[in-house]
Formats: sequence, C-alpha cells, structure tokens
Amino acid sequence: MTRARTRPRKSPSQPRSERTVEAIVEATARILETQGLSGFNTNAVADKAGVSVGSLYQYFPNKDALVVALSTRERALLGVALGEAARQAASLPLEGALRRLAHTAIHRQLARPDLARVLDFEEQRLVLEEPDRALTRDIAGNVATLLRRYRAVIQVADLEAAAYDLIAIARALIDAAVLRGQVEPVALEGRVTRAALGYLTGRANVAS
Amino acid sequence: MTRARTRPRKSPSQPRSERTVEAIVEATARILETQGLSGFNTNAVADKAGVSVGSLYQYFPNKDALVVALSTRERALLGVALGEAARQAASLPLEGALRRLAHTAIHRQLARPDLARVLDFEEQRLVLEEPDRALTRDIAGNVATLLRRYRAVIQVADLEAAAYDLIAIARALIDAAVLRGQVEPVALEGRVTRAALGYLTGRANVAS
DNA sequence: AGTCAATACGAGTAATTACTCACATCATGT
DNA sequence: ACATGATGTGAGTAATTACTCGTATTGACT
Repeated sequence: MTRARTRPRKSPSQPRSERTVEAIVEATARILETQGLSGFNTNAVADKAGVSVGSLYQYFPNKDALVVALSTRERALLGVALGEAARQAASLPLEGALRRLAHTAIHRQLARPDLARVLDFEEQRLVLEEPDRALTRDIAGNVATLLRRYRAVIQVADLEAAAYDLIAIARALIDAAVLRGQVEPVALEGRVTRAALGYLTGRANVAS
Repeated sequence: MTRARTRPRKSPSQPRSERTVEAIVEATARILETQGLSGFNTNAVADKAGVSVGSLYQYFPNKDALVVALSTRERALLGVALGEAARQAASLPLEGALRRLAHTAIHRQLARPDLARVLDFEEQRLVLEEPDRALTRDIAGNVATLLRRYRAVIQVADLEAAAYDLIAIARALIDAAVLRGQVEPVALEGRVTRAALGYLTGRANVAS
C-alpha cells in the first residue's frame, strides 16, 4: 500500500516545460475561481492552460496534485509576505505584531478572494482525506517563532498548536467575510486581531 | 432554471416510512464518520440503512439532500442545547455566557467528533456551491439575540455578522482540535471563549 | 378475501471524468 | 541533415456512481 504521490513527475526541465507547468497551475487557479468546484476537471484545466490532458499528466500524477501545487504556490507567496511582516513587527508589542500579520494575510487573501476561498476549501478536503498532509506547516512554524518572542504576555503554553489555531481563526474570519461580501480590510483586520489577541492573552481560564 | 430541491419528497407518512427516513439519515451519519467522504455514496447509505436505493430516492431527491437532512438534524440538536445554555446564562456576565455556549457546542460536537468534522466540511461545500443556503441561520439568530443583551460591553456594531463570526471561530477551533487529537474539553473551551471574548470586547481598533 | 394506495425493491442506465498510450512534434548536439 | 531524447497530443477507456423505473410487497379498510 504505497501512498499515492502528489508531486512526482516533471523531473527534467527545459524552459519549455517550465512554462507548461506554470500555465497548468495558473489554469487551475482560474478554473477554481471562475467555475468553482463543479467546473474543476482535468480536461477543463488542460484546455484553459492551452495544453493537452496528456501534457498535464506528464507533470502531475493526479488531479489532487494540481491543488497541492497551487496551494504550495499560494502558501509560498503568503509565507514570504508574512516573513517580511514578522521582521517589520519585531519591535512592536504583541497586538501590533498580530495586526501586521493579520493585515498581510488579509491583503494576500483578498487579492483573489474567490480563489482563496475555494482553495482553502480544497486544502481542507486534502487534510480531511490525508490528515498528516502538511500544507501550512511552514507558515505555522513562522508564526510560532514570532509568538515565542511574546511568551511573557501569552497565556497559552503550546505555541505550535496556538499558531495553527490562529491560522484557523484567520482563515475562518476571512472566508466568512468573503462569503458575506464584507471585505472592508480595516474592519476585518480588527476582527482578526482582536480574536487572536483574545486567544493568546485573554485570562478566561477555568472558572465556571 | 428552477433551483434544485433538496428536501421535497416524503410528503405522506405512515409510521413505516418515518422509520425508513430515520434509518437513512442515521446511515448517512455512520457512513460519513466511519468511511469518510470517499465511502459516501447513495448505494452505501442505502445498504447501511437496510433499504434499497429506490426507497432512498423516494424520500430524498438527490445525494445532497441527505447531507442537508443530517445537518438539519444535528443543528437542531445543537440549537436546542444552545437555547438551554443561553437561558441558563441569562444572568451571567458576557464571559460566563460565552463560556457556557462554548461548553455546550464543544460537548455536542465532541459527542461524535469525526461526524462533526466531516459534516462541517460538507456544510461548507453546500454553502460554497449555493451561497444563500442557510444552514446555521437559526443558531446564528439565537446567538445574536444573546449578544444583544451585552451590547454595552461589546465593541462590534453588527451583531448578526458577529454571531456568524463567532460560530465560524468555534467551528474552526473545534475542528482543529479534533484534527490534532487535542480534545481536552476544558482547555478547548478556554481557547474558544478567549477568542470569542477578544473578538467582541477587545479594544484593538484602528491604530497601525 | 379483495382492493388499492403506500411503500419497498434493485437491476439497469446514462453521464461524468480521471487517466492512458500510441503517436506526433520539437529542439539540441553533431 | 539527422538522430535522439524531451515534450506535446487527444481520442479512447475504464471505472465510478447518481439516479430511474417497472415491478413486488405491505397493510389498512371494507
């Protein structure tokens, strides 16, 4: 029972094939954000990319691999932006740092809001089907590192878990905002920041 | 282009058919929590329910209707529990009230954690495909009503939206906890309560 | 006992779609 | 020019599965 691969082929590369892979990943994004899940099939992706299905399967072993590649690309962009934000936030108090992170994440997700929402969903599906798949590990690691600097003011012991929770909160609030069409970035940033700050520093503990 | 129905048939009812419908809904639950999405097909549900596919389609117009029915059943249970909790919390300060709600929601979701997670996911899918589908409207309404009592201490203006956001936060944190296997109810309750309280009362507003 | 509507059956169908493979074309080194 | 590996093609296949429909059974009422 060998676990199915999701990112195997595409070993050799001439510049030509690089462009093909790029086109396929971007076609996946465009299909997902314009047609949604129901329009997302490999033939449609190949068409949109201007290549044949055969070429698609030369570089991606199965349909999920498309989602993984796209997710990886988008998460990398987010990761870079968050890294930059974290450096800038180095001297800020916790609230300011969280706000910067929230601001950055919101900015990136709202750049292509429909894509963000569908992709979040697809990532959830992948994790549901294969729980150890680590799609947000890098980002969570970076967030955890940042959190460690504020250990003194944070009530939560497990900062790794806290990082994942903060990501889940941000995701939930951003996706909900997109769904409602309430995408005023500043207000949204405030909501995310307050929830995160409450999670980390609130002193609502055991009492009943 | 008439919108597809999701809960149409089953008009007439002898006691026999009631039991059939019950069996089908519960079979859906058991399939989802034991086999996950990949095992969820109408033949499997019919088998598990001990009825034929034909009978299934006598009462449910399509596969999604199964999910809607199950979701409705589970949300009703949660709704009743939350209503009770809200009454008991009537005299408590906001934090205590939120804690009671969190406690109740967690208790119910952890009763069948795997089902809760897959069902949350399926609900997301339904909303993604049909944005105006209102699966949590009743619960959100109840939460909003409760929030109105605390208007004085809440920073957020739109309490309807806040209710949806709080539900999204709770969902995200509970599902994340189930995924990680960290289901200590008390700690989880604390996390949800702190995030909710921060969201509502935090004074992280506009500053940059 | 007989009628009839409600309920149940489940083999079959039609549609979708992920994926393959035998073949074509390209581009690079000689 | 030509050889050769890399890259591209897309009609076809196989598997899955939601859903139908003609038929069978049940049970309530007379």
